[in-house]
Amino acid sequence: MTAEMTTPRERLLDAAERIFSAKGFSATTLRDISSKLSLSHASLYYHFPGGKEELFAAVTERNIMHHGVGLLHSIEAAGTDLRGQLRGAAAWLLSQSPMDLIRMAETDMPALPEHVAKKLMDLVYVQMILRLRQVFQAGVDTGELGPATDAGLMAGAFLGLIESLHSIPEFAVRRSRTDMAFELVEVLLKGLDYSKGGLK
Amino acid sequence: MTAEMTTPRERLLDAAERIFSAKGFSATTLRDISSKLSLSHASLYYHFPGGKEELFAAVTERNIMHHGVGLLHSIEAAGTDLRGQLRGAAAWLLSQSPMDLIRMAETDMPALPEHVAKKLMDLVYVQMILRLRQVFQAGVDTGELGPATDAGLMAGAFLGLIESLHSIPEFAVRRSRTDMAFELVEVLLKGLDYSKGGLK
DNA sequence: GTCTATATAAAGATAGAC
DNA sequence: GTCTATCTTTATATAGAC
Repeated sequence: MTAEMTTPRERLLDAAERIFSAKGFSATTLRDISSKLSLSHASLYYHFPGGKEELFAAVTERNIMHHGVGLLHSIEAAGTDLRGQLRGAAAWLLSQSPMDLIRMAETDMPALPEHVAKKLMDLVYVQMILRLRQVFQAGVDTGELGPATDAGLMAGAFLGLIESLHSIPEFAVRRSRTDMAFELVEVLLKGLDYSKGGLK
Repeated sequence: MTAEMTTPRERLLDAAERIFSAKGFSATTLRDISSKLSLSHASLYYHFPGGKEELFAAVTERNIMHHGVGLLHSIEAAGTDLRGQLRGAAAWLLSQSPMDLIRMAETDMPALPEHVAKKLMDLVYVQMILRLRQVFQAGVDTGELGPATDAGLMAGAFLGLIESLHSIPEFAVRRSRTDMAFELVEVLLKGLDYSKGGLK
């Protein structure tokens, strides 16, 4: 059996993902992508007859799935320990290139046909938000977290926190991002309040 | 004395800000903006001879200053109470249209000349990051927050949290965003850990 | 599968009339 | 100040050769 490392399609998706991630949908041109592969831009239409939109949708769907699967594995690898699960999830997200979910939702999606945008945002919800929500909800169920905890809110907040770490400019990074993420996990769990009760 | 409410330049900036905020720099066209004012796109060059770049830079600078000044006022209005300051800052940021700082930094800025991008990002740092950092640092200095608190990290994290609230789709908003922001302020201060010490 | 060539559309920008 | 007209560039997309 021939065991190929990567298909041409995947190499194309890899290159496209890097550029779409960096510049977003509308600022990226097909020539940006094809030139990285030493191809003419017209050749991209052989692989993705639907052009830029189809390519972006394929890239984004694969990226979301990749993040979701990795999130699931990193959470499962931590067993049932809440802190470990959150640390694992944070470390995984930071090990990947930034998704910029806000730009994706607010800026890129409106440029796509509505049913495509809906499908992709639903995928983000299932693969990322729901999985993190389950982590927080499990914490509530076991009594580790307060019963009033809004697990859905915390899932979104967690993603927002990690994304903000991703966007810290390289020159301003004194500690590793993972280090900072772990500190933020501690803040979420224990709070900043040093005296634990000093604030009413 | 003639006391005009708004200058033509400001009306132009208002319209441009709405569209740039929604679609980002590269997806916005001058015709998008001029049509909202029932102008021809060529007329914009009378007010901003530098074209799209100059207009975007002016819009963004004004927007950052507006956010910074409002942030300062909302913090000062809360007196010396840390919780009140954070709540005030959060409520102010949520009362304004989203800035999408990550997209601004990662996607819009690279499309501008470097010195313009640097000036704008420096302005974000001074007007927004530093002001929030001072709030957290004051909490450390008074002993309200733990001495190991990284005030700079928390400033960025706070902005990330509020921005993530801004991007919750309207149909998914059950409680008000301000309500959720106040809950996140409580989490930052006190943590999610219900038993306060149950997690090692 | 990839190329060259080309069609088509859209956007930034300028010139000059009013 | 705003217009119409036009220039130039750039991008998506298609056609057809190899």
